[in-house]
Amino acid sequence: MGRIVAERADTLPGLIEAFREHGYAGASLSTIGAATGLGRGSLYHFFPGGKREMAEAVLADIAVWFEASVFTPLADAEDPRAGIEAMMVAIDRYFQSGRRACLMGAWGLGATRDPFAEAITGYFQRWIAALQAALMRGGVAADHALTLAQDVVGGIQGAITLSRALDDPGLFRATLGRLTARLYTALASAG
Amino acid sequence: MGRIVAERADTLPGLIEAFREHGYAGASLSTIGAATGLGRGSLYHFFPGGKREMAEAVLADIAVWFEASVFTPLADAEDPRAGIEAMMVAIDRYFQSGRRACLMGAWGLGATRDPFAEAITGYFQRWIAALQAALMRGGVAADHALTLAQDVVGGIQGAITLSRALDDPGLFRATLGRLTARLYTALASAG
DNA sequence: GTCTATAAAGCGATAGAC
DNA sequence: GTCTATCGCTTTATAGAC
Repeated sequence: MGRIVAERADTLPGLIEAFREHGYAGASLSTIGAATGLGRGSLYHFFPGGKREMAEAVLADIAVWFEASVFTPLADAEDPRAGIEAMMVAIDRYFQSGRRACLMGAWGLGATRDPFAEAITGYFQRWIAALQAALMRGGVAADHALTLAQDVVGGIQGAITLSRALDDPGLFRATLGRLTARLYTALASAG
Repeated sequence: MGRIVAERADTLPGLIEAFREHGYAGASLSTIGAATGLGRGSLYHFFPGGKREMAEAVLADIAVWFEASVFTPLADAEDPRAGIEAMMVAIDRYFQSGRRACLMGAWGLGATRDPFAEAITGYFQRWIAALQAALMRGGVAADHALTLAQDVVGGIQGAITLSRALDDPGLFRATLGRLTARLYTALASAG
């Protein structure tokens, strides 16, 4: 993993993999070194603040990716259905049909949340807000759009949890399909 | 926490708290000692297998509690609605309206899953099966009852994730209410 | 920019007194 | 049954060679 390293950004895929799989406390510098293909020297050269700074970089990178690949398209799409469809395709790929955990969700569950609360809270707030906005542009009332957005974002998180716990990627994809259908139904009865 | 300790079982609340809050890797023996009020000597007296055995005891304890307090009532209740109502009340109390993470769900998301896969998988399988059985007894078709049970158990997990990440217990309770309504609707249109 | 060597602290686990 | 002391190992982080 991450063999080709020339600059700081090249370490991020390995860092994300290590942190997502082992958690913040469980990801040791040895683990991280193996995942990135880098020694302690290089890691501390790129991240003088150590493990903590590596984690912050990972959270920032995830936020940037979701902003560009999910939230913005969702909020900007002329047709809300197209934005939702794009979101679902991106989500299925990103989480590898539920085989990959959501680092933001997982870290929010325990004590790791505290030092990174702002990044984690912001991630879910933006996601829900972007989805709510898309639904409202499709004619869904604000309060209904909000609860629906919460149900869908929460439903995706739950589907990851269940799909990983049961080792059943099919469950994730099927759940994604049902959530999409709920959104389309709401749009159809509103527009 | 856990000041009164006379036998092994008395350590479990403290152990659960420590493991849920810090994860398996993040819960050190110092953490666990503080949470249980016990020194290393006592902990190793009760759990000769060390941290690993403590974790297994915690998972077994959770499984027993859910079996007695949620799965069995759900599967046995004459009126499926009563069983579902009892489940939701128990769940809201147990997870403290989403302030408490689900240890099974959280551990299933990362590498901690591997050594404890059987316990984690079994927990969710039993929960889903019990809920599906209750719905089927209420006249819901098997396949619909299964996806509905998956949606609800997953929805609860997602609501915990979201509610903790956003620090909003109200979101958990509201989501629980909507999930209950979905189950009642399915029962109404089936029975 | 990458490495190895090393420091200082914390880890899980054990032994033995009481 | 509970404690303290301690072992051996791993941890994060630093220093300095290249």
